[in-house]
Amino acid sequence: MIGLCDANSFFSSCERVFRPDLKNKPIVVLSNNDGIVVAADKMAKNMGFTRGKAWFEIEKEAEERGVYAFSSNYTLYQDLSNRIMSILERECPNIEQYSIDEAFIYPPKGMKAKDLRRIVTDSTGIPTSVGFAKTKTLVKIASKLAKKRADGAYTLDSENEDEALKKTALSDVWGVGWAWEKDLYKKGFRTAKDLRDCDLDYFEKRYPITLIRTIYELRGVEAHVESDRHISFMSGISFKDSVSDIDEMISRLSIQAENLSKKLSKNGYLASSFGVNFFTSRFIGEIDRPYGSLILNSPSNYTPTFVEAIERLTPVLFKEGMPYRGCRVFAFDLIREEERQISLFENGERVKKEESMSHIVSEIMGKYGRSAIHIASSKGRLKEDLMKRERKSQNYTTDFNELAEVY
DNA sequence: TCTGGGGTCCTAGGACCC
DNA sequence: TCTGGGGTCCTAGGACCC
Repeated sequence: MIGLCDANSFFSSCERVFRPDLKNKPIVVLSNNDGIVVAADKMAKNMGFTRGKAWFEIEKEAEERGVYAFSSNYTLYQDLSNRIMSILERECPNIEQYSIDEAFIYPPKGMKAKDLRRIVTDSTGIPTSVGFAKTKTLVKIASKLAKKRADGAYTLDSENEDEALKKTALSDVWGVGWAWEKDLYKKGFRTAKDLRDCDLDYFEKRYPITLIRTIYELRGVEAHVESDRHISFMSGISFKDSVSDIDEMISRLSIQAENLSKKLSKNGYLASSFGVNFFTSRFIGEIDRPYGSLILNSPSNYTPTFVEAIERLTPVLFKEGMPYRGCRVFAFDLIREEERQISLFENGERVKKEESMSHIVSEIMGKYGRSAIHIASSKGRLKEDLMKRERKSQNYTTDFNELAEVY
């Protein structure tokens, strides 16, 4: 048996936990730059303010109709996510976090979906749903059905399976997206049950392995490949303004590089290759989105090494005068820090220096905060400084100056 | 549908080899 | 150097997920 615990409208629910006055009010959470709606609670969804809507198009109507909008506050969401995960870990021997608001769980014998759900919801204040079923694909369906039930829990077994799959639209199956749905619809498939009962021989000849695995999973056969290894990391942003100056672009890429370094070292990885990309708006004028990468002399997660790479790559890719609206940096060909081997060409002294420097930098950050020390080319700016977040809520749980107050 | 930011996996097709 | 066949490796890009 596999379980899935996921939070309902997670970001919206996080905002509501600290604002009891919003108990029955519609809430949406906006992306960086207040660009689009990234999360909407049930009420907001029912009013038509769904994920993906451009905020500038709906802002006026949403306000008139009493919708509360928040800029995203990832610090808050991450903290509440950690709380949910630690409760799940306490209750179940084995969990596999899948996203910020979801985890697969391997429940101990005798555990009931609804009991687990009650524990998590009661101790965090975040409403969750819990499903139990035979495979990951099926448990995704179970948790979706759980959301419609008063107890927030649903266990899929051989008795209710046919019925449940018949109720599930193709596009609600995990692994079936927009493109496959369109294709399958033409062939007469409508529900998860149709797909499960397809002619597998025919499908195996015509469709990619990913879809075949989904069909096996619908049949109760575990087919998901397990990998706990990261393959790449990325850090990127869209700007609130446009950038047509190369030095400014290098500076902004450096901010992303700092972010990427943190991500790598937090997870214990070094990048063997490094890439940069920047792009103009897809909606205005000529589109330009150059991409370039290089292999680093030695695997690294050291910001200055990345900045050197940025300084080499950017002049080749950058078209002066283009109104770039965003940029990204990538870390590829990751190796674990423990696996670092001094390469033939590499200077051992340099590696030692990098390591001790990284250590000092993280100590300073630990003591004085994340923004205490920076690479010079970032001009002392943080990622957040490039974003517009007019509607951000407080950091209720992580910043001493912004703690929730109780009267 | 696609005005965010982050990921994973798979495939097609080119380069290059014999 | 464009008249064959077959393999491997790499990369861009598509499809999916949250």
